Amino acid sequence: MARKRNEELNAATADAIKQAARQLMAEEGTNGLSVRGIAKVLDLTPPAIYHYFASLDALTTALIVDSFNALADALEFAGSNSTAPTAGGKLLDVILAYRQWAVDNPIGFQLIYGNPIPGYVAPADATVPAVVRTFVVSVSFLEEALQTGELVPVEPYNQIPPVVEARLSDLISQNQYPIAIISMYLAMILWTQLHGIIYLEIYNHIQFNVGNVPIFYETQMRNMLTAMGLKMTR
Amino acid sequence: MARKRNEELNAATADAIKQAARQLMAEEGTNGLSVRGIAKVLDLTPPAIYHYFASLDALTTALIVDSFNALADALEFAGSNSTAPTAGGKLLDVILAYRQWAVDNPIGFQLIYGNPIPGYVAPADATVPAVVRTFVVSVSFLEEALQTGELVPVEPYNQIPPVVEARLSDLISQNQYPIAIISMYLAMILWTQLHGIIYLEIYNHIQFNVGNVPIFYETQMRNMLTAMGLKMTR
DNA sequence: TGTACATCAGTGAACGCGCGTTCACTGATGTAC
DNA sequence: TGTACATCAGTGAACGCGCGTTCACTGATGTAC
Repeated sequence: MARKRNEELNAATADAIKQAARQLMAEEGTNGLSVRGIAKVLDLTPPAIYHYFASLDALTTALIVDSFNALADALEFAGSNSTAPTAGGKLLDVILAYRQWAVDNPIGFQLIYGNPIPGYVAPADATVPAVVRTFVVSVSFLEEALQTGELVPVEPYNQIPPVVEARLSDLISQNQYPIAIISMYLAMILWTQLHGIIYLEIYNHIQFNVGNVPIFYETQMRNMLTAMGLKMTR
Repeated sequence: MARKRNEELNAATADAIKQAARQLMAEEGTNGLSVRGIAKVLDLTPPAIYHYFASLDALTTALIVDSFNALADALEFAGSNSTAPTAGGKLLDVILAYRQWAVDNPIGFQLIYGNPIPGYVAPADATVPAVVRTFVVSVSFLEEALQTGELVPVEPYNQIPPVVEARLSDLISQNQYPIAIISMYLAMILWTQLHGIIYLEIYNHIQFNVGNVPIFYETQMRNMLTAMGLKMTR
């Protein structure tokens, strides 16, 4: 019981450390992270941090994993709480939630998708499946739309370049995803387009040029869905 | 004459410093840049660098400006040396050159479009026009295609959201660009889509998923041009 | 209830490091007469 | 052609700084009897 209590306090302190880390990064950028900086924020001595994380790298990894999970959670929440009547509408809500999460958590986004942190290499076996996981929500709505006939892929998006098709086919069979190659392909296209706008927004290059990013974003994503052959209800 | 000689030698050393800087960043990432690191590469003493650049920030700014110019040069070269018979074909060559430059110069790309360097803020008046400049090549080919009738914007890409249209209209009139709003709008869309794939490739998130990035990239850009209403010759 | 003991979160000092930048200087080169 | 001088690229020592990490420790808390 007392032991349990201790574990809870431990976890609370570990959380406080992570939160301080996020705060520091928010203020100073991804590279503003330091053991000593965290200690200062928490009014602790630097070595105290080592009771909770073996090293700065270990803390960084924890932060990255947290970000992946937070993003995936946000997408799943948006999907299951969408009030849209169709799979296509829910997909759009997920897509909008993607950008919203990135804008609300620019540091998290940079940890996942930004510059590699110098001297730090995220373990690929933690990273790759996590990237794939953020696909899954979108892909499954695409698949649903495909099966209900809401999505009927049209030219030129129903033509998959052979090399790409081979790769997607491998991914599907290796992971036994219960989906059509075309769903995977269209999800990949949406995924790249969405990242273009989000990256540019996070790094402040697009606001100046389009005036209103949320509207530009939603418009482009709607347009893309339409061009692919999804019947969108406006 | 001797003075001239000195200036040339001076410029040569400044170039050597920049090249060493690029090399360091290529090896260690954007944050691996340091005065002392450069000095070591060039077998110089750190203070010697200060004969050529007032500070590390000044050097960084020079590197960023160089990158902007190199990218713009590459795009202009691709446009004027394109063997494509139509404006649309030349535009595609420019778009392909964009990615090629980024892949060949990942550090340059990151300097322009990547994480802000901690503690460093690029002077906006150097940065914003430079971003605009990289638009110009693409925009002018779009404009040409529009005027020859090669490009006839179609639904949904001929509908510009009012807020965005207002912003683009402002940009055009403030800078007196001799182009139609729709050209600017379509260029913006291409620009965001292209960056999505390039960012993901530079940061190593897409190779795993699509198998062959160059083919995926060209396909998506062609598809987008087609969807916009450009008659592409395959 | 009261005392002896174990646990362990957090301390304080220290390590070796690389950093940007300054300063007074040296010594080769090229100029002026 | 030969000598005195100015220039200035590059040096070497030093500054104060923040970093990640180690180590032996302390002292409050909670446990066992």
